[in-house]
Amino acid sequence: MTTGILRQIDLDLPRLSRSETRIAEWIRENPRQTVDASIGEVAANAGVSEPTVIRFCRRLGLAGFRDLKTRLVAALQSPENFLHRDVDDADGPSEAAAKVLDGSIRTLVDLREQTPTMPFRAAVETMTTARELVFVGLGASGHVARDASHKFFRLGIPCSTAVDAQTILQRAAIASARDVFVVVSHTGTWPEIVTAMAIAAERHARIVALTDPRSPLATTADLVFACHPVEDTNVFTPMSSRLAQLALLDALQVALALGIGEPAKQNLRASKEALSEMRASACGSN
Amino acid sequence: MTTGILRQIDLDLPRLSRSETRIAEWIRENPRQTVDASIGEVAANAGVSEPTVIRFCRRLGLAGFRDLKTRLVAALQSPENFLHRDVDDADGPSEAAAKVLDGSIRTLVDLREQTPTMPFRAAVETMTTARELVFVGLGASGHVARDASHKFFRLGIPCSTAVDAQTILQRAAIASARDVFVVVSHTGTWPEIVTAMAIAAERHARIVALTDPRSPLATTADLVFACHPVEDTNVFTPMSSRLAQLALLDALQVALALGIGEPAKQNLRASKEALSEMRASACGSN
DNA sequence: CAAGAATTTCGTAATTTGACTACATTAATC
DNA sequence: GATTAATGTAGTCAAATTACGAAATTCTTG
Repeated sequence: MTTGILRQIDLDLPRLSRSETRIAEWIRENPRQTVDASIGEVAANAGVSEPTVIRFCRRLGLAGFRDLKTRLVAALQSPENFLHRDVDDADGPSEAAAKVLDGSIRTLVDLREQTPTMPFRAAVETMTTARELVFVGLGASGHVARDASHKFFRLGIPCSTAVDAQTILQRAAIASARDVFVVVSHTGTWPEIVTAMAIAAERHARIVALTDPRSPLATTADLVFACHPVEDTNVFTPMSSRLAQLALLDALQVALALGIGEPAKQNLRASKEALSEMRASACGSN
Repeated sequence: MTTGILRQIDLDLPRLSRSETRIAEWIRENPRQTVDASIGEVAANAGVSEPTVIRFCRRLGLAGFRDLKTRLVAALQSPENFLHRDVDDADGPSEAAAKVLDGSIRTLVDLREQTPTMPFRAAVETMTTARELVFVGLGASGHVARDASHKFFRLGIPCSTAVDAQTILQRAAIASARDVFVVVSHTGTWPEIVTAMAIAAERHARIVALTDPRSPLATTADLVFACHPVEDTNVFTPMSSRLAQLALLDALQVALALGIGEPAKQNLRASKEALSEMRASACGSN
């Protein structure tokens, strides 16, 4: 199981040209050596020229060779630091719990690394002008969608949720161009959601998706927050993608609040005060 | 609290000269910025000259500035080094999002440190013999309760949710001694929940609470997973306690699965397979 | 199927950035 | 007032990056 840039190299391997593939393979086999090497050394070892190495970096979406080295250091750090040991039958309750939390933390750290490449600015711009935000999700993702709706409405924006196939389809059918659909989907392959979003897209609604970037849903969406599904080898591994989606929506909500500015701030403050007043009187009556 | 080069900087701080201390402090406060900066930028920000920055690196026993950056990247991979910084109006959407994620990671790391003191073993013992698990929560915690129910039922245990005052009270009124109530409550002060759980306790139902240990609810509960509420000084700070509760319930579910053993394993496998078969056929029909 | 146009792929050579060194100067300490 | 440590200035050198052009590949079109 690899993470970070090494995983990305594997994923992008098919798109690379012949020379670039040679570079990818050499780096893949000698990542530690690469960290200490100069462009010249990497180029020589892969049997290509120096600019080709840079082009390779750019094709991966990186700024340059320096950026590659930085990310390699990061990627090589994780396994050591955090030997993601799977839970097994020999674990007691506490050890198992600790391992699960380690995994959850790992998920969020990986996510954090990807934030710079995510379209937060665009999403905020789209959402500030929205007539309504519609949060969509099926099954476990439905809970995330509900939670998100509950979070975003406090900014003073009209929000609704659609967490079953019928509602999703119907809502898509009456979508306006100023509606924004925020779709949470682990794999992005459920046909109900994909077809519903295609309909919404035809009606020029905006679609923001938290899903696998290679999925059909991602193709339909205007903005994609990439959540690569991790292959769960272990039965006990929980769906930590839920946690990532939740955290991501937390982040988006805050970004949106900043984008809206003062009115959102006031609404947030008001809703918090409402809760704490309620609580104060509740305590008194105890 | 910190690890790697950041910790080393802290330790070596007394040995440093005046200019070097300025460098150390700036790097300590802006580690991520340092990673992307050149010597010149660091020197300017710390108000010193470039060679002084290099001498600073050497004094830490490093080869040079490059080495420092490498080690910073490595250190920043470690979750302990994610510090919570408040979001402010000057932040762009991406920076704000990154800060929120940093805070979420911090929350989970703190939570992980507390796991040894939490009653996982007792909770698992109670739950394995349960007739039904009832997940209880109001408002935002209701979403967590729903999610948890959706998670635990896959183990083959009867699960239900109660996320409004009426349902909670009614369920408590008919509780049996073999029911286990899993109560999610941020503050543990809502009177509806506190009184309902008092009733359930009278009927000898077991109560597991994820809440503030000093709250009235915690007093009533048999087992408490302490979730200290963090005072939110900042309007933009999201309720990261939700995330902690969710992660905690993930951990508890896995611990329970281990406690139950083979039958739970089979149920988990079966429910996973059901999903992936559905997905496979869904893909085909696209 | 071949010729040629167009695009992509790749390398050579020049440019620039930025880390690092040598040395001078200032401040601190004895 | 001498000695040592601390810091800065100016220069050097290596290494990343860019500009440009050649080669190879793919795509047309007769």
